[in-house]
Amino acid sequence: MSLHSATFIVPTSPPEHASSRSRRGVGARSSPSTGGSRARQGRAFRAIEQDRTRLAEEVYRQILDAVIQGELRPGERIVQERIADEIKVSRTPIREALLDLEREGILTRAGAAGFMVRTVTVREVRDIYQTREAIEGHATRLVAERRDAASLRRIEQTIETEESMSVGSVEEYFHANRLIHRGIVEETGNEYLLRSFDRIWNRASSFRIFAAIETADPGASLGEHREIFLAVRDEAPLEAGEAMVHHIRDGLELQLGALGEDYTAPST
Amino acid sequence: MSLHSATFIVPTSPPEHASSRSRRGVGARSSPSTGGSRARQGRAFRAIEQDRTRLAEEVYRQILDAVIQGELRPGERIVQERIADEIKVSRTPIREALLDLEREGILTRAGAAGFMVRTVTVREVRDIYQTREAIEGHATRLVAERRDAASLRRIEQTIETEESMSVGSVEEYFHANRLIHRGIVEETGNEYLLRSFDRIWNRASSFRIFAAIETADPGASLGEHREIFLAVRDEAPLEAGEAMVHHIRDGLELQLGALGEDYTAPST
DNA sequence: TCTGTGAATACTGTATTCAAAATCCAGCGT
DNA sequence: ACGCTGGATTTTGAATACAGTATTCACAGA
Repeated sequence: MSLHSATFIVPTSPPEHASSRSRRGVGARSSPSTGGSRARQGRAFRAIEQDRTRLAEEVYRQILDAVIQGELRPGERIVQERIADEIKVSRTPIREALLDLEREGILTRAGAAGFMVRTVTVREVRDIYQTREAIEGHATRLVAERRDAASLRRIEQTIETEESMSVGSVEEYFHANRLIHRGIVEETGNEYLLRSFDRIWNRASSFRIFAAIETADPGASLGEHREIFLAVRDEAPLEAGEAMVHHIRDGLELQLGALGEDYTAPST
Repeated sequence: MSLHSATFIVPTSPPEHASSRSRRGVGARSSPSTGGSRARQGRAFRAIEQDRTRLAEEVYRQILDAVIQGELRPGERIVQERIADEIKVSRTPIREALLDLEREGILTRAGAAGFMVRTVTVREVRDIYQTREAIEGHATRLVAERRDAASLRRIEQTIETEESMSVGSVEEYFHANRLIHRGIVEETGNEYLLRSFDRIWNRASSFRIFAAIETADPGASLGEHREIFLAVRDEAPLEAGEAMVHHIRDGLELQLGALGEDYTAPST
């Protein structure tokens, strides 16, 4: 197990569940019993919003990063006390984070042998891509249904920016890819879709299924993003959704090809 | 707060996340270091699969039930120690369950005031329905793409059984409705889609947005299920998906109409 | 009578301790 | 020499203890 605390500082690349809370308060809030609606001071001071960093949340991100970075490999045992020693906190927040990761499907509980990083089967890869089809396909359709000028502008902007930046490593390419896809889902203004998106992508990342694709030409699907954008702008909503679905199916083909036979059943 | 332990015994009606684990092992398993593949005894005894009932899991279900049943009302404060006293366990598993429920979006953390049941805005209702469109619409399409004879039979069977049973209360109707919709998602054989389905429905149930619909005629959408089934069997996959999407959109209309003005912003 | 201040209180988050279960290893028997 | 049995060890799950912070209530002053 290689958890040099150094590598643990890196923040998780794209955002996930926690960030969505501070992003856009979802409206509710509703301070419980304090009738805090009294306008205290004009608007000079905003609430501090300290974010109350829970230790477990930090641990969660560190472990997730370690998995995504491949420092914790699939099948590897994870012992609470071991990590607690390294990070110098008690087992309580560690345990909390591990349970969260299990619920998120990243880890699996192996009885008294502790937790371990889950392995993934080809079938699951297919399932993940199908779920992406559902979420991102429908999101695309919804955006196309609204066809809001500002939304379109932002999406186009993201595509241009990210694609021009993705000339570097494969990792950079996938990061850019994620941002492009996420941008579309964001434009639905639907928190639930966005969280589903983040969940499935985090999972995919943690399985490192992208790592296998190195061989294939990353630039292949570059043009397709632009096509999707045009469909959203000009075609019927259903067509736009279909463009996204097919784009994702292309990705799955690429993926399965790259995984090849050596991934057929990694753990059986 | 009304947590008579009596009401706490009732098991959560339809299954959720935990059950899916035992449902179908997802393949992996991969006993870590024990080369446990040795066939110990022919097949006379199956593993006990004790399920290792974690206390927190039980608490999770009890609280979720209490929320769904409306015994814990939105905005109500939930204090760890209070519940710990009632159920006679320490705060540790309680806390764990509450955090899970927060992650699931059912509860919200209110700083030092404890946790509370989240309230929901109309906008969120719309978001939930849109997510259902994505998941269930695509699931329907996938099933139609495969068009497996056995699948079709099971789906038809479920529709008939449940619709004939849903003559009773509104609650029964919604339960039957859930089972019908879930049945379709199950037929995709995709764990991820199924979990997304359960997550969103649990959430919807916990918000009790269905409770508002009492006035409307529940039987209205009965026929539509059959239509969807026929579309899956006979039409193009895309059409089938569309049938489901429109069915859900009808439901949203019904819902919004039922919620009416009294729900515009329940917590502001 | 109402507003503002301060102390008691209540609640959470984290650490520590305790108990049970499963694993792992060594020794015994065949 | 090899497989099985039994116990020590590891590791988790739950309970308890502790510390910090926000809330709530009471009281003083206007």
